[in-house]
Order: sequence, then structure tokens, then C-alpha cells
Amino acid sequence: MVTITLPDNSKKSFDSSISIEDVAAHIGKGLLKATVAGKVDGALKDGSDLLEKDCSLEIIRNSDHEGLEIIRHSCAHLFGHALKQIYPEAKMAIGPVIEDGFYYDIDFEKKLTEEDLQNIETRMKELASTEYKVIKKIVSRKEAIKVFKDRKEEYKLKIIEDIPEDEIIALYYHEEYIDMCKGPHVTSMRHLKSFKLLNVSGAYWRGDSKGKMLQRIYGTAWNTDKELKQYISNLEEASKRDHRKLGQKYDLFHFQEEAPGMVFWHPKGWTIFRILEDYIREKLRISGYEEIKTPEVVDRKLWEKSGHWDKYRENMYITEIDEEHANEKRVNALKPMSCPCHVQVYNQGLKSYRDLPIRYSEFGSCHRYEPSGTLHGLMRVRQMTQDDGHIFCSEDQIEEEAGSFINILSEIYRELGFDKLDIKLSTRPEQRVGADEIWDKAEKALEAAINKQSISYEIAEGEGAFYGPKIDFVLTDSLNREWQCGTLQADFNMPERLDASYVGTDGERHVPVMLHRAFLGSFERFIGILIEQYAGEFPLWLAPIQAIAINISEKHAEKTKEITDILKNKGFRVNSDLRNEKIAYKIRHHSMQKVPYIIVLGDKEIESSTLAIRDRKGSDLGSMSLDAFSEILIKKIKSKEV
RNA sequence: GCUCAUAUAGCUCAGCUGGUAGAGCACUUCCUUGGUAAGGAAGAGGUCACCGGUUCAAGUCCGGUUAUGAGCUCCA
Repeated sequence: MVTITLPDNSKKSFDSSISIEDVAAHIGKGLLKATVAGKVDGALKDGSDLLEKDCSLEIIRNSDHEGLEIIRHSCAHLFGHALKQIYPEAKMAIGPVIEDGFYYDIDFEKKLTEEDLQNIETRMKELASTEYKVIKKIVSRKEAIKVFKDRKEEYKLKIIEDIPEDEIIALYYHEEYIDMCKGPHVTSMRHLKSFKLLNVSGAYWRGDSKGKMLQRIYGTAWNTDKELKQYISNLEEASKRDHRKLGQKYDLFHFQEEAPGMVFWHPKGWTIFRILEDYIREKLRISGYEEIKTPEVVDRKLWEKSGHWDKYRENMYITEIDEEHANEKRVNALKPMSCPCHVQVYNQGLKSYRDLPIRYSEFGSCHRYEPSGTLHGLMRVRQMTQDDGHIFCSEDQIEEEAGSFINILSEIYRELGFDKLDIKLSTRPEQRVGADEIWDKAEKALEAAINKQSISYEIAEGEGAFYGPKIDFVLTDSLNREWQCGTLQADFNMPERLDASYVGTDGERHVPVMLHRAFLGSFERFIGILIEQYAGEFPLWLAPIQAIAINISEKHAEKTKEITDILKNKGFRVNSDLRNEKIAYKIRHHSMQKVPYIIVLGDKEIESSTLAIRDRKGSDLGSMSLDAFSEILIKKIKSKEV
């Protein structure tokens, strides 16, 4: 007798052991159809698994999140099945579930092309359409080894070596194809309907960059075709918003071979950069920061003292002065970060506890020699501008400083159009400097500061830097992607290394704590995020060109120029387009360039001293006076309306 | 840095198995002076990323370099 408790607390009893699928069948035909697996006393099990003693059971359906993951995992097996039919000599490594799909790593001489993927996908569809049954078999270690030895699946053998002795090994038979997996998996191919192979790229075996490079095939799988379609169209939307494409389309910036990873900002892109910089500068000013500027080329001696020469040299641009022009050969480095320089400014003159906290900020241009394969448009560059800042304070001041930082940061993110903010607090790692009492104090202070803001946060145990705990800030964009931008890091190391001190109430010298902090991280990357967030349709206050004045015919050109100048003098970013083209042509052009407002001037407007206004979406705002239009601009700019 | 792919006009792209380049948009000039998302005509634009090789002949085939893309590794 087996008694099974269902999630609604109802109980069902059976004379003998029974499979999960049979239980589902007892409950209803519809449920059986949707059943992909089960959760027995909290643990996921295959639908074919037998329940032999009393337990609680939750049926996992194809529409459940866990059900979908199982479908994706089985899809990886189906991929293996199809692949091996076409290419029997390919060797299977690992095929796990990832967000939105799965991948499979294979070792195979032939490099798979897009066309090959198409063929494999077609074969997968054919196999799935037969709705064959997947047979699960629990085997001994010896048996598993024999199976994969016979099949020359050397990677599977390596995986078996890593499976703990006491763990059971399950094989899943997809007709003639066999895969090994913890499971669970679907019991029938009928669940696999909506999937697509996406792309192929390289991946190291076991993530080891010294190891062998395998081919990784990515795929996506969903419960319904509708979801699959939605996913594909989301990918397309993201690709349309790609800041590299939009940077070209809206003439914001470019890159070229002579300076890989470094931005050539065009007038419009640089305008956005400056607006953002001025905006942050103002936030810093009212928050008690003093802006400074420090050298970009600094003697290696300072980097040796700060520890960068030891730990970070691979990523530093080194410059040497031509010996002809120097008495003594000096080796310099372009600064990869500003902190050591900020300590130099702090160190000028004796500091007292009364001076603390001291807050320095700098829009610091930093160079980092990033590996070539990691460069990615504005998101990962070799020269970047940090909205850098350092707070020198006592341990007792950490909480308050962190609190006010979080405050400003959330305001900034909100004003830039990001509503969701997540916080991660990283605590002491194994390898660290500084006494445990200081770590206790600092971690507590940071946590207390977060708590005061009533923002939810998660703790990443042991993920702090060796020199102190940190808080990372993650925003979510309009396509639901997460970006880690802001950061606040306590540092117990650098001030001491670089001899920073202050005189305390006791008349003795003490080492201050240094808080490294940034709202945006790098301007380059943040502007990349903004471009994708707004798909190039910037809110008025950020738009590089806020309005364009166009004339209907040549005789209105003078007046159009005049209006443009008046608006420019009022501080708006306004251009005119006096080209000898029809009005519809010019409207189309500037609408596509996403200029927020189009001002049209013809006989009617000049006679009545008004402007005909139209927005980039195509709505006609009608005629109004120049003053009325200015009012609208001022109001929207001030409110930072999106 | 690693694997694979890609590199043709300002932009987006075509150019089959080798026979010294083509479209659309943009640009220039002329006509048109036109009222809310493309008016017409003509014209100019490319050592086919760079270096080397094979060949009578290379945008096309081969090797290398650089850059870019998809990932992997990295991001103290």
C-alpha cells in the first residue's frame, strides 16, 4: 500500500508501487498529457520513476518553470540523437540547461556551419515528430563505463570519473542514442515541439583556457510555438537596439582599426557624453564632493607602491620616453584607475579627523589593455572615462557615507529611466588584508546603510575584494537585461600602502578608510546602455538635438534661421535644415533621426508669428508661439520626462 | 588570449564553379518653390582591409597580419 499526498493535501492510495505518470493518469487525462516529471518529497524525479513508499508528490507540468527546464534539457539529448545520426564520429561532452535554452559541447573535427545546424535541427524535428519514448536505465558504474567505451565517448568517461562513488548513474536511451544524466527528462518526445538551434561557437573543455577548445551549439526550447516566436522576436528587438548599430545610424561614435577599443566620439555622441557628465558633476557638487584631475601617465614607482605593477601589469599600457630626449630612462604607465593618484592629492598637507570625510571625484580617463576577444562596442573598451570618486573617512563614517551614496545613486538611476535596482553586498573572501574587527565593522556598516534605504539586497558571501567588502548595484533595462554599473568598495589596504593618514582626537596618526565609488562605472558603457534602453530615442534632456527647424520653401529660410538662433540663445540644442527639399522629405529624415521636435515654418507661421510643431512620433502639436514652445521644452527638460 | 566566422562605394548589401566591379539609400549639380514620413533628371564615388603566394589572369583560390562578430577564458 502506497499513500501519496498531493499539493492540495489530498491523499491517494495505491495497492502497489506506481509510476508518477500513472498517478497523473489517475487524476486526469489532461494532467497526464501535460506531465513531464514529478517532485517527490521535494526532489525532482522522472515521470517513469516508481513511487514505492508513502510520499508527497507534485506533478511537474510542461507549463511549469521546472517543466520547461526539463524540456530544454531533453532537447539537448535530442540534439545529440540527431547529431550522431548525421555525424557518428562527433564526441559528446556536456549538454546543460541555460537561461532560455540549452547548449551542447562537442568535440568534432568538422566545423559546423549555419547550414549544418539547419540540417541537424530538421533531423531533430523529424525524430521528435515520431514521439518516441525515452527509456531511463539505472546502471552500475562499470556498466556505464562499458557503454561509453564501446561508443568511444571519451568525454562521458571523464565525466563518470568525477561522479561521486555513492551517486547513482542514469542512462537515457533515445532509441539508438544514449546519454548520461542526473535527469529528470521527459519520457516521450511528444513534449519537444518548439525549439531552434541558434548558433555555434567555441568553448573550452571544463572552462579551462589551457584545455581543448570544443564546439558549443546553442539552442532554445519552449513549451509552445508562441513562446518560441516571442523569444526569437525579443532577440530581434535586442539586435535592432544594438548600440553599435544605432551609434552608426544616429552618427554618435565610431571605432577604427588604429585604436581598437577606443571611442571616436562624433558631435552628437559627445553631446550626450557631456550632458551626462554635467549631470553627474552637479549631483556630486551638491553631495559634498570636490572635483580634481590627476595625471594619466604616471611613473611605474607609484604603481609599484600601490601594488598594481605586481597584480595588474598585464592590463596596463606601458610607455617609455625616448632616451634621446631624457637624461634618465623612465618607465611610465597610463593609469588604469585613478585611486593611487587620489591618495597623492589627499597626502598633500596634514589631515585632521576634523577634515574627514574628504570626498574627491574625477572624470578620470583610464586605459586598460583588455584582451582583444573581450572588446565589445562601448560596453567593453580599452579607454574609458570613470565617474570615479574616493571618500577618505574613519571607520565610524562608513555607514553614513554609504547611505548617502546609495541615496544619490537611486535618484540618478531613476532620473535616467531605470526603475528597478538590485543590490549585492559582497563580504570577506578567504584571502584578505585588514583585521577581522575592521571587516566586522565595515560589513555591518554597509549592511546597515542598505537597510535604511529599504531596497532589497542579496549577500554574496566571500565575494568581496581582498582589500574590503563592497556593494554592487545592478539595474534592469527595458529589455529586462541586467547591468552592473554602480559600485561602492571599502578599502583597508591602499591608504596604508600609500601612506595616507590623519591626526585623530588622541593626537596620534591614523590610517583612513578609503571608499572607491562610482554611479555609472564608465561613461562609455553607460551611454551604450542608454542607447539600447531608449533605442536611440533619447528623452528630451539627453537628446543631442532637441529640435530641428525646417522651412517650407526658400523664402522662409531667413525666418527659420532667425528662430533657430533665438532658441539656441535660450540654451536649447536646435538646428535648422534649409535644404532645397520638399517638407515631407525633411520631416521623414528628421523623424527617422529621432529628433524630438520638428518646427515647420511657412507663410502661415510667419504671418501669425507662430511655429508649427510636430514630434518624432508623428503627432501634430499644432501651432504655438515661440514662447509657448520654449515653455514646453523647459518643462520637459526639467522633469527629465522620458 | 582561444575557437569559428566575416572584411566589396559614406551606409546596407549583391558579385555562381578565377577573366581587372554592381544595386538601393546617401552625396553633387540642374530642374522644381513644393504645407507634414521619400518630386524629377544627370553625375561623381571603390588598388574589393593589409601583406605575401598559386595562376597567362585573383574581389573570387591558398597562407599570414589587422580589425570586427558569436561564444569561451578574463574583468585584480
